[in-house]
Amino acid sequence: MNSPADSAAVRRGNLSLVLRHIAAHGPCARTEIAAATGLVHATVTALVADLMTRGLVEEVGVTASGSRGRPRRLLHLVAERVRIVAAHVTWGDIRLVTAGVTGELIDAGRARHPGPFGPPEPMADAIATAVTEAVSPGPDVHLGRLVIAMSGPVTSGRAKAPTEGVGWHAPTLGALVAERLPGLSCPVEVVNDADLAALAEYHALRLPGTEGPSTVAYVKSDSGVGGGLLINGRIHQGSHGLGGEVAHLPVSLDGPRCRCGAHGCLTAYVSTHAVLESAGLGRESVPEGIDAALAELGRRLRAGEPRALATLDQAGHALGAAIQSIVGLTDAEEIILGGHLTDWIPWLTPGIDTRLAARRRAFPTLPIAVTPGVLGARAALHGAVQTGRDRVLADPAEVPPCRARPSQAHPV
Amino acid sequence: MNSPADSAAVRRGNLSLVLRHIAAHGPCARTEIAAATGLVHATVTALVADLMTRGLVEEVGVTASGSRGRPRRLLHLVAERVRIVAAHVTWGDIRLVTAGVTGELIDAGRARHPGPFGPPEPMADAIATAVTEAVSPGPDVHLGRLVIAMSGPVTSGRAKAPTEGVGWHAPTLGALVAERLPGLSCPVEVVNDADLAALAEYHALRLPGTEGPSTVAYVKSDSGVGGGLLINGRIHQGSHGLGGEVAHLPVSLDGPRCRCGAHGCLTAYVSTHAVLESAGLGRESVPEGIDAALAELGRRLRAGEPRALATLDQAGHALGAAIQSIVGLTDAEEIILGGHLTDWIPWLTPGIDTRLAARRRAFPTLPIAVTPGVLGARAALHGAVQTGRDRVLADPAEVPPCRARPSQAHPV
DNA sequence: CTATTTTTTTCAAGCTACGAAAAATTAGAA
DNA sequence: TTCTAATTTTTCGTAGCTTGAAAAAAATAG
Repeated sequence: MNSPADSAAVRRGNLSLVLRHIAAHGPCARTEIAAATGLVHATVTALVADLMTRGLVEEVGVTASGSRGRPRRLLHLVAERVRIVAAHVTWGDIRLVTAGVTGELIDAGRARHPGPFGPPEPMADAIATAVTEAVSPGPDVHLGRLVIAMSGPVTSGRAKAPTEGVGWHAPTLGALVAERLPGLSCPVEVVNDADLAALAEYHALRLPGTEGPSTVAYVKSDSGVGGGLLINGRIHQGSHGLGGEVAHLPVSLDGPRCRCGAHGCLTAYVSTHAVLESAGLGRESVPEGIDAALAELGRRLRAGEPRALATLDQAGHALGAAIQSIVGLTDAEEIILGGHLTDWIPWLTPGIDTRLAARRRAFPTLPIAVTPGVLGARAALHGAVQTGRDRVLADPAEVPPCRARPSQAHPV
Repeated sequence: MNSPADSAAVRRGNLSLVLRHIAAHGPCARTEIAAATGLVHATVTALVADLMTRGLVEEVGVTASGSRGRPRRLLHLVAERVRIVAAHVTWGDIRLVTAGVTGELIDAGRARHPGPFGPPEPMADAIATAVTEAVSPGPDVHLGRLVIAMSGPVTSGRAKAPTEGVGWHAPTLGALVAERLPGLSCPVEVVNDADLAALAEYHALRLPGTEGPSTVAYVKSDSGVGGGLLINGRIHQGSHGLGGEVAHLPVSLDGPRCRCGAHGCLTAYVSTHAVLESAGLGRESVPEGIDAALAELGRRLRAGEPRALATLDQAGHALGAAIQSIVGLTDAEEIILGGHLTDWIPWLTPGIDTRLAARRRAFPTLPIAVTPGVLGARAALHGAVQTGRDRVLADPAEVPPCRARPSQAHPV
């Protein structure tokens, strides 16, 4: 609240309010919008007319209402008008998705990049090229947002902070990519992929439009151990963009020494590498690769092989301690597990529950839900699309009016 | 952004913007306000006139500007117009402070209460009586806010959550107190005292009006171990108001068993009781009481007594592990230590630094400041006054116009 | 004493949301 | 079929807000 407000700000806010209601509550009539938002009928009419000139909203027919009176004219969000592009930059390549503003998938693709090390310009080139090829905006298609999800290994686990010599600042990369998209001037945003995954899983686990718990944490282990912290449904970035980073959460004062130099980090217990190694499925034992080793681990767990069971029991205890820290500090109500943790849940649960038992006894009325994620490896891209969508819905006034006349209401 | 906006909302926001600028940047002229806020001269004139009819702002003279041109008419916040009342409910009694909206102290007092257990009504009676006696609002004095800081032991460490049979919901208590203040209808707010202390220390450690780091944590140990988490300068409440609660943060998987049932909680290492016990200064050894034991501990530390030193070294390591959790999870940039921890800092620092060494090596450009608090036991009351002040400054339109004509500008 | 400079105020214009009344459009009743 | 009631949507006049330009106020410099 540090910038002055004027009537234009009021308009922006109310346009967004109406558009978000239409997006969340399916096709609906102007009366319903007025009732739900608290705006007056006349204002809703004006705002809807504005959204229609921008091509964001269309009439799709009328209700066959049983009662008498003028029928309701139903409005819905036009998917094709605004396009969201999401790019997930991982170790090896770039995965692209384009979607409509409703979130529905339009296209998916994959491209190579020059590797996560070295100067940022080649990476920006690669991303911009991939985006330009993927997007062919039609006459009345507006490119609303490009959201880039950065995978872990770029700068020592996080793309967001300029921490080590290797890698680049996310804002810099965003600006470089934006420069390289000549025709399509569209805002570019770079966000950590674990944070985006957290956001996506959080929304995937509840009905759209429903309010979830105010504080939620996400913990995943795949190519690395990472996580995200959501406060009031928003990503908590922290002072340097390292918020929600759980990899080096201390689990035991005298645990094994971690690569980072500390003792007893969570990574040392639940990283894919550590788990496979401890279960006797390290690179030497299973030279076929990680996927083969993971499959073998699954077989052994189901077969009840003692060493595999012991490994996951210990991992469960460590994860439980980390969750205890998270819950104690942030009062999170739900912990979502992602990556390989999803597959291991049956064997992790006993250890987790043991560590949480004390708090559950102390606060019997406050549940702590430990939930498996449902989106798998696609979570980060989902989250990126969702973020782009939220940005467009938050300020519809950014979308210019359509050239072509907006489609007329369907006569009935 | 889920409620409609209209011109009245614009007015409220801009009134607050101007008032907060005047409050933060001393006596200042309309031109400066216009330049700083981005509002236009004409608007600032109108808004200042509005604030003057409400008695919140006065002209205090003109600048003796060296240059030519019409002199600036300086505006300042009127302290006496709005009164803030803060009440700190501790184990034994109620401490009251009344202050002006500038934060300057007007009065302080103390009262008894019926004890933290049992039904909430007697406590509400006691608070309301104390407030009524303390506040004698003059003809043009507006009671802006009553902020009640609840001390730890009320419901198993936190007043904010309905967790155990003993104690009451903070919202309930707030409503009960509000009912019992007949003449003075004023909003009542109940907040955890550790959170308020965190807020107060955070602001005390930097110049007023200055932006601090976005994420800050506060850890204290006096009558209990507690803390608060500030995100973007605001208290993080969490899902159930337990956010920032550090007492049962796990420090070691196989540490001593805590009262809560878990092993290796922070409390077991740094609570006043645990420290005194471990140093051989428990209730049996020093029957004169806690204060005497603490004084003796200080003497032994300065004298280099080995057992005292070992105790605080271990406490430092435990605190370091907790800080490692806090920093890793929230990316806090500053950790403020309060309560007795402030006195023990010289002996805690080695352990803390040992635990933080790994992260400091991993992120050499990201500082982690561990700072002693400066407000001592008064921190919670300070924070309560600050909160009340913030609320009033956030919505000056709540303050009614003055009956009496506002004082005229001082002629020069 | 006049010109200049700087601050503050005044006033018309442009948006915005609101409230009441009118128009549109259907179902049911005569 | 025709009229009436009910419900949704639109139109229109009003009030409040900020803005921008012009006017007024109040000092200094020459």
